[in-house]
Amino acid sequence: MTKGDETRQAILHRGVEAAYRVGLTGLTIGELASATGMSKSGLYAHFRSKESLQLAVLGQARAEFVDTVVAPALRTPRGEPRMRVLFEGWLACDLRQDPGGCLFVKAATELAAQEGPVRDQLVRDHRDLYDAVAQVFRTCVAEGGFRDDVEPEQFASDLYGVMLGANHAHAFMDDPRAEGRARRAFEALLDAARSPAPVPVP
Amino acid sequence: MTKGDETRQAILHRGVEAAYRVGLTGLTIGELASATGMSKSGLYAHFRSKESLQLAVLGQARAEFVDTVVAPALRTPRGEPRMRVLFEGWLACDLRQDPGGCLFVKAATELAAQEGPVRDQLVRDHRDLYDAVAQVFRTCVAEGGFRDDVEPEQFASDLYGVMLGANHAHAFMDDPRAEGRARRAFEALLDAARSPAPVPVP
DNA sequence: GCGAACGTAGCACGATCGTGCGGAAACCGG
DNA sequence: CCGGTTTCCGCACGATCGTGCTACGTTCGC
Repeated sequence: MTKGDETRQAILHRGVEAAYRVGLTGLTIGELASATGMSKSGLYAHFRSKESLQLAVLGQARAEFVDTVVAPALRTPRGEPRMRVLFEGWLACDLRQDPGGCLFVKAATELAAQEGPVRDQLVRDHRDLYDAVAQVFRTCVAEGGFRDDVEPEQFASDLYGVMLGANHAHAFMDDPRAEGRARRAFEALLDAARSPAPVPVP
Repeated sequence: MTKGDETRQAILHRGVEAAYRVGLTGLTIGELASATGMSKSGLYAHFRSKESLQLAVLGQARAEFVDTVVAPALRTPRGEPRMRVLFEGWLACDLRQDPGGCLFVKAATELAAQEGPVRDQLVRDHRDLYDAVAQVFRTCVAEGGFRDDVEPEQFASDLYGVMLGANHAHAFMDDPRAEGRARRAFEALLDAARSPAPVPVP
């Protein structure tokens, strides 16, 4: 790995760190430069525009999320265990960030009314995660114990809402009960999607 | 109403409109000035700082939200009808904004990592809405038909998640199914909180 | 009708943003 | 060890931001 790639990696590391605090739009070349001990133009030479820097930082953050959340889930047996690992990893990733909350959520609200390549990429990323949740839910149904008349996309959407709520309560409202609430909501979602227990005979 | 108050009102009207697009932080004096046909300094004289402008815009947005969402709910009979009116009004308010999504959500993510009076006020506003939902839920329990062993705060938190999810899916993902998903999630929340039906005797 | 209070515009300021251009310094294959 | 390439810095630019000051026009109570 050449020297350039090395510093580029260091920049991205700090960049993700900063983006979790100030968002993708809030990233500034100058602040990132001083955070890495470089000059503004020296850093800028690595990416030839701010947009390209944002895309690179977003890519790095996505890679880290996949490594620490999605991949461990895919290494867990299909069905409910995998769903639980996915949820716990996701929740931990959201709640760990302090302060600032999830980078992807922040970027999504920032870029909601502003089109461009960064927004397009971010939409793809969100859709990927959305699809992944739905897919894991399908393995739950396939492995048994879950109703097959529940739309996987509806479940994914509901889980997304739980995570957004947890992120909001934790990062913004500073509510320590956010974690417990999210976990209870998740259990309720699972319960509602489970096959009804055989009616106990009195 | 003096002339000053009149233009101040006009500024706030445009200000809320702009804030729904670009957020509270994204508001700029210059853009708001040209949007109202005033000079920068002329507008600036009404509020003596940007922070004060943000607080005023936030207050105006809150007043509008209370008028169009909360007040109609409080005029509806206690219990489930009131909860439904609250939900429908809230959802309509979220989905109507196009593009940009809910101003309060956007402001919350923007200000999550940045303390100050604006953030403090916004936290109070969110907590008020949160409490209002929990209170309406208590009327549901009191009017009968709902379980009394469900934490009202948990219900409020869950509903908040549903709305955040709907806002995200609509404003950012541009998903037309957001409305239906939100409505189904809401019904599921209600069903889970309802008193169990008397066991049918086979 | 007049004078004070009010409302607004013109202009300028320092700061900070993204971006670009040489040139010096560091690196590295041969 | 050397020459070309890569990497980085100093410096500067135009734009835009929030914020003030001054002065001119308008409004309105007395």
